[in-house]
Amino acid sequence: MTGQTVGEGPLAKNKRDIDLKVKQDELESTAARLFLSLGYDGTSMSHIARELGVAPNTLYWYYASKDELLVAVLNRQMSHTLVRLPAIVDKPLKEKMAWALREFEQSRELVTTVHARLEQSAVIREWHDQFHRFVEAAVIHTLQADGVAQERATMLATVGTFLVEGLLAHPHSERQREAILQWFTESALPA
Amino acid sequence: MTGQTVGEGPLAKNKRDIDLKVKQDELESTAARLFLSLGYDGTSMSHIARELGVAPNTLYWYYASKDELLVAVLNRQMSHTLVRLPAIVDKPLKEKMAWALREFEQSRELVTTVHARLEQSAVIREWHDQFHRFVEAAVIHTLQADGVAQERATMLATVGTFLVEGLLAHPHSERQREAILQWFTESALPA
DNA sequence: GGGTTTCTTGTATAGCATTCAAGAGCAAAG
DNA sequence: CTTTGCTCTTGAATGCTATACAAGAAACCC
Repeated sequence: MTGQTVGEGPLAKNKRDIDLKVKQDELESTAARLFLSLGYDGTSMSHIARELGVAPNTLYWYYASKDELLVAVLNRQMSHTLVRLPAIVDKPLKEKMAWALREFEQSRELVTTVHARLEQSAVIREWHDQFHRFVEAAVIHTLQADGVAQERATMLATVGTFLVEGLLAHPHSERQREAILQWFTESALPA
Repeated sequence: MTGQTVGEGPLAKNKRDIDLKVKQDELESTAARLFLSLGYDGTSMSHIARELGVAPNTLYWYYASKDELLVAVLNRQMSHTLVRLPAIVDKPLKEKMAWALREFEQSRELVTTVHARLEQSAVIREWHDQFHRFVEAAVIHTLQADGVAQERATMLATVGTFLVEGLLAHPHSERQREAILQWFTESALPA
């Protein structure tokens, strides 16, 4: 009942918890691989389960729904990206955007899926909103550091986000991408 | 066999054709209404059929698949929009973009759906690509008329499209929209 | 009338996300 | 050692989906 500090006590419970994390990780990495290659709709829960060698409904012990599994996968991808974030924090805006594009390009499939499921799934909507708040805050911070006034920075952060999303959703050449990022950053930042 | 000009001849065949068009129109308007209110995934073929008082598989005589029905609905919305297009052709860029936003806002659901189904449906992909070519050509034309060089106009057309799509996909205030359009048009157009 | 074309339907299939109740395996408690 | 309880897995079922196929009805042509 009462929370008590576990000293040298029973490790058994711990071992169980570790197993849970391990299984979850295996599950999410399999789901991620299939979601990214076959798409969310193209990947059935049964397919994931088959790949793992378990019964389809076993997945529902770990995640309440397919959407919650997707959220877990999204967080997984995000945490992998966050590891590489420090490497570019002091690069200029344009390079930051190019980096974000390369990062999310691998999850291109999922970006569209999230947007498509916004209306139908509350849990996805929640994740999406939180994600956007995080990204926009980061971009605003960067812009302000470059001397952009707060109100203007807020607007430009939204624009930058839309551009990244557009580039992710639509195929384009390296030249197009370069031209867009170049134009945006030089139009956005003070001379 | 040989194509022959129908004079005063048999109207029967004509009558059939008219009936077909009428039924198609009724079908597509019902589908449009449901798609827009419940979403594409949220609207089953059975639901549409029930609304029309026919058997579910009847729809498959008119359209080969649900995606092809969606394409028909998209063309329907487009043609309704095209009717109102002449009214704004000589307005400035900013007003054109605001108009496009208002037009597509009613089909917001469908914009996301089209993007989500790009990978899975060839017929949707085809429609989408054609639509984008059309829109971008129109925007490029406008920009060039405002004195923007061709290469730059091409890039800006893509940016403008991404901004419109972003504004459609994400909820925002009237002030935000105004600020983004204002900034974009004044950054894009030569002083 | 017969034959052909256009449209509608009953019936069926394979797949989907998800639920539920029953179990297996193991840890701790008596 | 046995009983209790927790964690995890499963078989089986439900109601839904898009769609296929073949049989029928109705309108047309000759």
